[in-house]
Amino acid sequence: MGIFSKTCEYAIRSVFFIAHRTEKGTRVSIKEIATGISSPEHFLAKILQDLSKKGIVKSAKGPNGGFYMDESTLQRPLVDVVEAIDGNGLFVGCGLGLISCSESKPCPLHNEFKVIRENIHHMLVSTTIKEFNGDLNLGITILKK
Amino acid sequence: MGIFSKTCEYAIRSVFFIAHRTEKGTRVSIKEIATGISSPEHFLAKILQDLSKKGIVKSAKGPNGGFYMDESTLQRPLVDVVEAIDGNGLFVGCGLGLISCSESKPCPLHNEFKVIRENIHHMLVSTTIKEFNGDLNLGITILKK
DNA sequence: TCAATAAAAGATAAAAAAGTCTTTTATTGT
DNA sequence: ACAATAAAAGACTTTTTTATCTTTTATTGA
Repeated sequence: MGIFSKTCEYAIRSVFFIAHRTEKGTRVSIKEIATGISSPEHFLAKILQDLSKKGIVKSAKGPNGGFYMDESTLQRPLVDVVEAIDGNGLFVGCGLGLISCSESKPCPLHNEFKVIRENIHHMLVSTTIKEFNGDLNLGITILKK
Repeated sequence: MGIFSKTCEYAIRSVFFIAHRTEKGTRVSIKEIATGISSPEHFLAKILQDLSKKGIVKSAKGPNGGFYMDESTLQRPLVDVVEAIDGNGLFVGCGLGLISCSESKPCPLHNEFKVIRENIHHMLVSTTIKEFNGDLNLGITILKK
């Protein structure tokens, strides 16, 4: 596996997709998103339900409904998406899975992991969801396959 | 989850444990290792079989048997253990799971991930298995719970 | 009010990861 | 040769993750 769970990968990609479309002023259906990010439609539906409950995305039922975001969520850091799905296990806790690992009783890789965790965390905290819209618009970056 | 799979966490901890004991000149049984690193014994047995087949650790059956390492494996980088269990998904491939993500067709987080992946890779490549023995001997670092 | 639309919710199913238990094989010292 | 030891191998079970399919609820516009 990569750094995130598959579920989280879909979540991030869908959030980028929704953000991108929101800036263009349109709502998007699950079907459109699933196609746009190459994800299984029904599985994505579950993920979006979850993100919606947690306030990361907004949704509206019925005709002209779909998913969208408001300006304040567009400005939220990426870490909010990751934490909503994968939790904080990537930044918190021992890299070797030891419960009692701490500064005073560290695992052998404690200091090495600290650096890496901080890197990941910093990256996710210092990037906003919306800041990737520009390159998506220009077709410089992709979300599919 | 953390950065590694649970299997990989056990693998790294067991390798540290075996390395530590090897330097003291003794072989260790699965039972001892499992106790020493707080892992399920039979599950660990499977992992060690795997590591043994891949040449990360050595093993001997029968009385006075057990697991141990030779000097050349003690000097191998940590990345060998990680790759043997979790593969190279952590350093190679797209952080958002996109197959066609590349320098020319990057995912939105391509550059951000590149830095992180390089950090992780560098950390694992530049550390040897044996270099953690000192602190383990001194009781400064732990492998249990 | 009604038909169409789209998300929410629920119920399974399949695959992968994690964990357990039993049997077999190799080695050793007596 | 044999009993004891310890890893190797094999067969399962459980849990978690990933994925699919169906039904329900809310909303809209005609």
